[in-house]
Amino acid sequence: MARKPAPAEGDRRSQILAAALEVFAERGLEGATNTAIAARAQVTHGLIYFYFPSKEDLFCAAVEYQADHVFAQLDLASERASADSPEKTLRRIVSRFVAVMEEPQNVSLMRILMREAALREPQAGCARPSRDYIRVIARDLSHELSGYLAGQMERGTLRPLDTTLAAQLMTSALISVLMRRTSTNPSGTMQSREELTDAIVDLFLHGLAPPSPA
Amino acid sequence: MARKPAPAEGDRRSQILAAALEVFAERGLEGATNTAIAARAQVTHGLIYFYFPSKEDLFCAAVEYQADHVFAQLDLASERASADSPEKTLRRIVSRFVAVMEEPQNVSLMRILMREAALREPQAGCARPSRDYIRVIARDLSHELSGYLAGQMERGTLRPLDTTLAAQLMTSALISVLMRRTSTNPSGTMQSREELTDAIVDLFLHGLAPPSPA
Amino acid sequence: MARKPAPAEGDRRSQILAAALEVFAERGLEGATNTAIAARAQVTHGLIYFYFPSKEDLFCAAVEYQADHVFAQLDLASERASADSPEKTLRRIVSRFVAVMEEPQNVSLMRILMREAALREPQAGCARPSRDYIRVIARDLSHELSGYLAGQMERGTLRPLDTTLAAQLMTSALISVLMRRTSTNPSGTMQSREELTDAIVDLFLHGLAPPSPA
Amino acid sequence: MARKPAPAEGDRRSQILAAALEVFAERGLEGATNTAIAARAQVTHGLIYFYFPSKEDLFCAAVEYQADHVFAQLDLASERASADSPEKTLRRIVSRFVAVMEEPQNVSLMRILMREAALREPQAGCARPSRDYIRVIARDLSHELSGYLAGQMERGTLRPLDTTLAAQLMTSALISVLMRRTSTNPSGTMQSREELTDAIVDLFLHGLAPPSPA
DNA sequence: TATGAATGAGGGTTCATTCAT
DNA sequence: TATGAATGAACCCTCATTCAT
Repeated sequence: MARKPAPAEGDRRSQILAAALEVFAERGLEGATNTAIAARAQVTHGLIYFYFPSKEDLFCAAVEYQADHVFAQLDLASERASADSPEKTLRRIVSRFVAVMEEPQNVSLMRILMREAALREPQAGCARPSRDYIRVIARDLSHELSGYLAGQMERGTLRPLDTTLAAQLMTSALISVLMRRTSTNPSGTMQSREELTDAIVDLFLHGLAPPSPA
Repeated sequence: MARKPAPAEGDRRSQILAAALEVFAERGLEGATNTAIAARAQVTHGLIYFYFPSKEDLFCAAVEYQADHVFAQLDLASERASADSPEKTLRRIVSRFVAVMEEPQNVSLMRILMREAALREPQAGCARPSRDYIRVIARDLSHELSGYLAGQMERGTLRPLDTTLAAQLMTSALISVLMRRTSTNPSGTMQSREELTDAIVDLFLHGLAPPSPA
Repeated sequence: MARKPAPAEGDRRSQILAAALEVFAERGLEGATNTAIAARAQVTHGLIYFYFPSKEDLFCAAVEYQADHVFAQLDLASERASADSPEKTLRRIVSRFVAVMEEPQNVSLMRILMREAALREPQAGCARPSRDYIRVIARDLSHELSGYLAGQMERGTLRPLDTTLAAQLMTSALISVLMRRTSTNPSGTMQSREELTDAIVDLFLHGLAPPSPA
Repeated sequence: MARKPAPAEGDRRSQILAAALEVFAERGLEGATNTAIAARAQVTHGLIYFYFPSKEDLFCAAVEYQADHVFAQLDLASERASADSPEKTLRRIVSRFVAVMEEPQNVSLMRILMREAALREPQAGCARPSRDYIRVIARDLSHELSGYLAGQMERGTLRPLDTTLAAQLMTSALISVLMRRTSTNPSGTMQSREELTDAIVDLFLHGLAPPSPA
């Protein structure tokens, strides 16, 4: 019957993935309907099942797809062996993170990850396949950071401390704050990326206390 | 068809509230079904509507109920005017927070708050009444903390910095880490409350960097 | 609907019956809830089952109760043997009917009867016990009238015609018009009982056509 | 789970409309269940919501659809300016009405209209959208008739009288009698259309009384 | 008598999923 | 590839009914 021959805006699969990411971020896995996603992608809902076996698969695919982008953009692995001072490296990491979170699609991804991470661990028997997958992704971020911190600590450029804990604290703090960056400042008075990066790095590096007068 | 009048295990309303908090934390507002909540509360699903006008009202009631507990236990307001050193006060706050997060119901509450906080800001017209309510609660935590930090900064006991940012970072970091405390360490090797408090306060106060050599 | 502030504890059964008649007239058998009826009767809904075995029994009881009143007020039987002229007798009957329909409870009854009469005959197997009962009552009115007409026809004081048909036409016309009497005239300009009676009797007796110029 | 695409017996939407009209006539808006309607239409209940947004919309759609048919068949408007004698015109109108009411679907429509007309006027705030709509349709019939009567009266071909009242009486009388025509005569002894029309027109035109002796 | 907590069948509605076209 | 009609399980919710008190 009627078929649109020219998918002018990139292939349909990608359109669906992008739309899914948005809608899942707005309404959650259960709250998002296939029809809403299809509408956002300017596609009929039946087509989703041509490209994805199920809604949950679409969810995972959308998350995975965007997560790959984010990881590539952050490129945390390359910083592990950085010879720069922790301050410089940390600045670079945080700055990149801030930049990443200025792209709406990445914010959508983070919203999804946060929401999934906040679910209680499933009791045996009521687990959803997608959930665990998501958790893994969410944790990868802090694992990478933890690895870097551990490396620096060994070299003595950082104080000795629980790197896992520190990485977790930093990761979730970063995500939470950046997730809300665009939405909370109604007028265009958003902090510049530089300022924000400086403030965060400063806090992470030196904490709240005034320099000890030693 | 009106069997158990009051099974002595606390009134039914409370049973339902407690069950709802659990199930909502496990599956989210949309994912949780009334039947699941009722089953957890050992009650028939019809009874929910005797005590609450709708699922969303139950959701709000459960959150509010537990939020009151948490705020009372944290008692952040009383610390605002504390004359103790920031280190002492912060230790007290964090320690209390850790204690609070050892009660499963409070963890459930935090999971719910985190999930709601991760939703995209509602577009005009498609807002759910419960959502905004939840957001308010979630933000109160960091507002309280922000107030305390500002007070200390004025007295010069803390370095000058963006207190709102700091409070947000600390709050979300605390919640995220503590939320996962029981679940990630499967064996009984959970850090003691003291140790964890110490580590967190140390990080918040002094950051990652080694003390600057004056 | 303001009942007398009289003995709020006039027997409960009657209170319930009166309330039921009102609510059934407003919302129909299915639309009316026991709770709404109980509220109108200022009674708890559980009490209904002390006086009536089921909702449907209450429905029947309410209809029967009020139908008895109406039949007594109309007293059609006594007119069957009336020696007065048809005009006089018919005037009396219609006038009484108009008077009857000025009492809200009787209007409620008529609404209920009309609604039930308008239902399609039940297919075998899906009959509701109450329905048939109601039909019988509804038909009694026109049966009585039909009897009177037949009597007059025999005496030659009325033209020979299908009395059953005439009685049906008159009854339903009367009910329909009177049922809407109070509600359709928004301002207080309701026709007086006399005028209305005259107009109706005139139409029933002489029809639309101008007097034949014989 | 997408079996029958189009079983050739008219499109599904029409099947549902027809079934809805029947079931609504049999049980009323509240009494009719979607499942019953779907079963009658030989369709699964979910499909109703593909074609209609809600049960109430289906109700309205079914009534409107059939009402259009009836109004077209009656074609009262064209009689308003008829130059024929009132007797002839009235005969035509009544005859057409009798014919209309020989089609079961039209009887169903009338049952529905009657039921709705018998509801108490809605209190402010608790009105159902469908109700008012139905009332309008129900009243249109007598409005049309009233218009015709007024026209004739001006020409002097009818006696001067309250045309609104007369139209109401005639309309409801006609509907009530015809509504019960098929059901009350179980055996095949139903009056012929001619006879019935004659009897009704005669009654409407000349009333019960014998011709006045000049 | 009277209350109201409790039950459970069943209602309207949504929506993931399928499949003929 | 693409559509959208069709299905059916499961959802939220209502409410007649029961019964301990």
